[in-house]
Amino acid sequence: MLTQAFYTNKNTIDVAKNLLGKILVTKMEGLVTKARIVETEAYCGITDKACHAYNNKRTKRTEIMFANGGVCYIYLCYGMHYLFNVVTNTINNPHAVLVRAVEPLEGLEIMQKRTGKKENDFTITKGPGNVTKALGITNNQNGYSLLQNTIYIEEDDFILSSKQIINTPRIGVHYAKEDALLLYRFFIKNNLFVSGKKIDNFAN
DNA sequence: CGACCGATCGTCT
DNA sequence: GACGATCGGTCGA
Repeated sequence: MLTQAFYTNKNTIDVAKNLLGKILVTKMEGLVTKARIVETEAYCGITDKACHAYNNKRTKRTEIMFANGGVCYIYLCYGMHYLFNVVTNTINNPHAVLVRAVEPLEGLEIMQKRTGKKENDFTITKGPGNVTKALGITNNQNGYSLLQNTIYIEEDDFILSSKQIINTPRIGVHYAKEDALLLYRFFIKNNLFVSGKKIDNFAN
């Protein structure tokens, strides 16, 4: 299991890159699922126009982002999808990393059942909405510590070289104006579970 | 393959 | 009352 120090790293870009290749584990109602993180996005605090905490915006929803790193921030997007974020940085520095895609490692049948997919193709955990659906994550787990055993992140001997990490602008943040251009999206090159249109994945 | 569109609801103004 | 850090289906080239 990754330790607190991993999450309180003040360089959120590094955390977003370091999360690639790590294993996201959920234990929901006795069901264990594990999946390798293959795509992330960094949301960097009160100066980042794409971040929900931009301009020091503290609301009931964003409050958890102001916590010390190592908890989850989960919210409902477009009224139908839960999106899972790792809160990073230290207290009152509301940074987070969105997990946009994972690759199933364990509990594939459980994921298939949860998502209602008829075939086990790469769409099962492609895209942030599908990630939470497959892993059984809802906003019931909002604020959960990643140092407990319901949701946590671990690592194995998977090695990722910096050459295999691609960066592009973030997806779906057009409203963030110039900050929409920041290269804060990271993914593993050539991984089939990575989300977005193909053209998005050749931007860099 | 790309463009478009509807579904759906908590949160904030 | 408006708006999303989305997804999957459909339509047309």
